[in-house]
Amino acid sequence: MATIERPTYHHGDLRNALVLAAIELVEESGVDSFSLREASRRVGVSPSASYRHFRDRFALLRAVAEDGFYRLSVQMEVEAANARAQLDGAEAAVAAFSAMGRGYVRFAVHHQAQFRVMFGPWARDHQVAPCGGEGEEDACGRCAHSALVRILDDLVSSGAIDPAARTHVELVAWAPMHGLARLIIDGQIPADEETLEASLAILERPLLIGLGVDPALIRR
Amino acid sequence: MATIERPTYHHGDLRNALVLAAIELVEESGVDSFSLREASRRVGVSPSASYRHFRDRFALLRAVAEDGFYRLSVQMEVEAANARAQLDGAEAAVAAFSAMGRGYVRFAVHHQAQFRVMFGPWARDHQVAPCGGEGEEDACGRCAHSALVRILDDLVSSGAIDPAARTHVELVAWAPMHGLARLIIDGQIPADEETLEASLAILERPLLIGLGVDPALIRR
DNA sequence: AATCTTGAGTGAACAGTGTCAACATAGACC
DNA sequence: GGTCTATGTTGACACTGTTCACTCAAGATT
Repeated sequence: MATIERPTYHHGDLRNALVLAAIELVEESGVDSFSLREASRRVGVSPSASYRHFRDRFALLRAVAEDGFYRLSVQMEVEAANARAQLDGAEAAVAAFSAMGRGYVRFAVHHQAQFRVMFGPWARDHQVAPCGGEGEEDACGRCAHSALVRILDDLVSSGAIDPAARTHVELVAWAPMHGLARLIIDGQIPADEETLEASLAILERPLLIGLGVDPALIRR
Repeated sequence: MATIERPTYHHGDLRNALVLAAIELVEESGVDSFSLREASRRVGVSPSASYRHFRDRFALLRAVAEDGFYRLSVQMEVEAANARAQLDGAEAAVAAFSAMGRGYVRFAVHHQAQFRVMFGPWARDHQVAPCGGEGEEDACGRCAHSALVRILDDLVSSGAIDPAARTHVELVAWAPMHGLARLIIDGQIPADEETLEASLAILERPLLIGLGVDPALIRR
């Protein structure tokens, strides 16, 4: 007899169930108090069953991170596509770029715990960068980094920024947004929507100007 | 007889010893695997002795964080002062501003674990911001935030930036540097000195330009 | 000098954790 | 049918944070 009643002896989809439970748990009470036993319990399975699917608890967290990167890339692309609509050329590229940044931070704020897991001390592999798309490893799918690259290339090809700045722009775009995101989720900056949008607005313009974008191309 | 030989029954300076041991431990094997027992063991004292000085293990980590903020503010002020030397007016203010950013990131990279503790989910109190200086609470001494404020005010009063931008500049300065720091210590960007300095160089100029600083005032 | 008080450290105990080895089950395949 | 194998379960180990009742050393009071 199982510790917790379940129609069948085998769960059927334990791996996924564990990942979802882990996301829930982590979102409820933080990464630090996350326990593999609690996740197993929630799924209705013995602790050691999880070891059939994950080498150790970090492997489970890595799966949570991977899921997060996927969702992040989706959110960014959606926001970018919306912003680009009904605009074209350099103006569209700039709008998409800004929107992607906002999407990044919004994702972090709305999925604080998962975002923290994504950049935690586990993983250290196949994160944002190395996902080249050649179908290697766990295949993080449409990966966040490739989304970024696409939009940055657009920025250059549409003439919004000088091609010479292309090398720098990645860092100049990423660091501030990542910083804002972390400052918010770590409690240094209030996490309410109002402050969030205000902060994004403050950050956006100087960055674009600093990258050499013509002020006339910046909407609103 | 004590578990570990010690000349006197009473330690004499247990609180400080624990903080130092905690910093060491955290720097050696990460915040996550940090254990109060191990810290006590290293100091040569029974686990429960630590509870005379810290309510729980988070209180100890909070002390580690506080120590970190103090060291951070020192490092920033030193770098700023060096940069300011032999310059004056707006040029000096800009140089000090840049140097402070570099000091921030360098501190993070050179004290990765402690930096992580400083922005961890504990504390949530008397961190960078609320240290107004009215001698309240644990008195984080010359605090990092006040150092920032001083240098930013200088930026305005020396005429390097428009006073109207003063509201924004705090975030525009902090977020990118904090972001760069986290990206490095979280393994997204290589942590070697070379990449570090290159990244700082890339980030600096666009930020200053974006803030409206006259390019002529930017050294190097 | 003898006593009381009090801050500081001890040891054993509790529940909870990650992890592993040995065993059990049920569905797939011959 | 019978066997194989992936997927579960039990029970154990060493470790953790935390609490409790206790001992120890030294200063203050009488």
